[in-house]
Amino acid sequence: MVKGARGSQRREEVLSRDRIVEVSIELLDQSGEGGLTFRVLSERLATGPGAIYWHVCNKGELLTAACDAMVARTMEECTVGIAPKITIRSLALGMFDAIDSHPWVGSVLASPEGQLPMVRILERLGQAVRALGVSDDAQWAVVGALLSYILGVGGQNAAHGQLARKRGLDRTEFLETVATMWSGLDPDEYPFTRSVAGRLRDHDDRADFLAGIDLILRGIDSPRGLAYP
Amino acid sequence: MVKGARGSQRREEVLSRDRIVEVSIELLDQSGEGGLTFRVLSERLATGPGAIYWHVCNKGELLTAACDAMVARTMEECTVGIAPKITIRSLALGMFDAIDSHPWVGSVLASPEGQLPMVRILERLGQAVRALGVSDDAQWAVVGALLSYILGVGGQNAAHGQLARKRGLDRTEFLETVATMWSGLDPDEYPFTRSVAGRLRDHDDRADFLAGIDLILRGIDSPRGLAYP
DNA sequence: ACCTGAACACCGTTCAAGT
DNA sequence: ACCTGAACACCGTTCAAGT
Repeated sequence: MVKGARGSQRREEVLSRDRIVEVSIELLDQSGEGGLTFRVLSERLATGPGAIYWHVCNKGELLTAACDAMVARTMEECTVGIAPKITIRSLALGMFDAIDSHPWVGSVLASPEGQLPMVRILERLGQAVRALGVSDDAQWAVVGALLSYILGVGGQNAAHGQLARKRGLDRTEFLETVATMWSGLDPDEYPFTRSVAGRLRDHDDRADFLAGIDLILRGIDSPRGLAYP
Repeated sequence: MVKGARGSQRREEVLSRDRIVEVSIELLDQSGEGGLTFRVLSERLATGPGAIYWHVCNKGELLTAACDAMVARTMEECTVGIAPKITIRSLALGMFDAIDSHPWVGSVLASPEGQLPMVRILERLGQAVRALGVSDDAQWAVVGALLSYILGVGGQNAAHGQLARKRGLDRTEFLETVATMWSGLDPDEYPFTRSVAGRLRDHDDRADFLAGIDLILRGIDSPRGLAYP
């Protein structure tokens, strides 16, 4: 009897919701959204599919919980600096990177299931914007703009990354491919896309993203509607 | 023999890729992303699943084609007005409404498969921004900001709509529900979210969206870095 | 060239039965 | 209370066979 040996056959830990979510995240990270399956999940947990349903209602709840855990972790890691602007930049970049390395987080956040984890981001962002001295009336608009910008650009960037990975290319190789494809489009129908193909080749997603955040932040500073009514 | 009668049993039209995409769009609109199935699709087309695979490689291609058709239609409908700004607003609002009434378009655009239909939007937006007289250097950044904003807010809005529908509520009822949930959050942990709960109740997604677009457009006008270096 | 439809490997979910 | 694992209804995809 080798019971107690570090075998993966017999579960030593008792099954718990947290443990299930933890392994779910591992699976999602390893093999994407298609990689999370009740069958391989229960295999890794050395149990049957039914056991998971004792702790979790359905797959949607599992995805939401995984996303929520990921977001909570990211929010924590983005230490609340002294200057609110630094906090905002850190939060934005933190989410950008989180979505980049865990693309499934982006999809869940964009889906109806993602509304709960979203509140975490809303809150942290909101506190920082408020600390910035933005008027009560403008806070909602500013936070909304930041949130949609972060999720929009983050998601788009992650989509690029996934496509690149699927074709076995790294970032620069992939941008190169897309750029040449754009250059090959019909000059009459796609003049603009052709003209920016070169710019695509040597741009930096992360830097562009931060530039956008700074643009929004700079917009907060300016005496709105005074200089340009 | 009732052959030729308007029965749905025997197909009269010959099967074609366009016809398949057309029916796919109907299914997606009727019952969401889960509603598109090779089984019900082949049923509606009065054929077998294998027949569809003659015209289409896989489900991903089907989704891309459906999304592309939808985007192309939207781009056409947003008539190119005389003033570029009017065109931009019309394009933005057109995509917002398209994603709102066809949420699956948003998901496909946000996924790796959506990169092809995306070029259509990029091009139209780009031509308008160029017509606005934006310098070559700034065009890429401006179009990128507009694109991510449109997709970000549009997707978020569609997610809200889907959640509302799933709970059998209309827009105002749903916002009411979310607002009261936000009000019930822990005052210590969620001060900001609680404080904006009221604002959520009586806000207008479409108006807020347009306001954001106008903000970006106004930003183009201002002599950048001159008044506020 | 185009279509048919049975078959395959898989999926989320359920549930009687065990401890 | 918590777990087991067979069973159910479904899914995307394939493919020999027909016309």
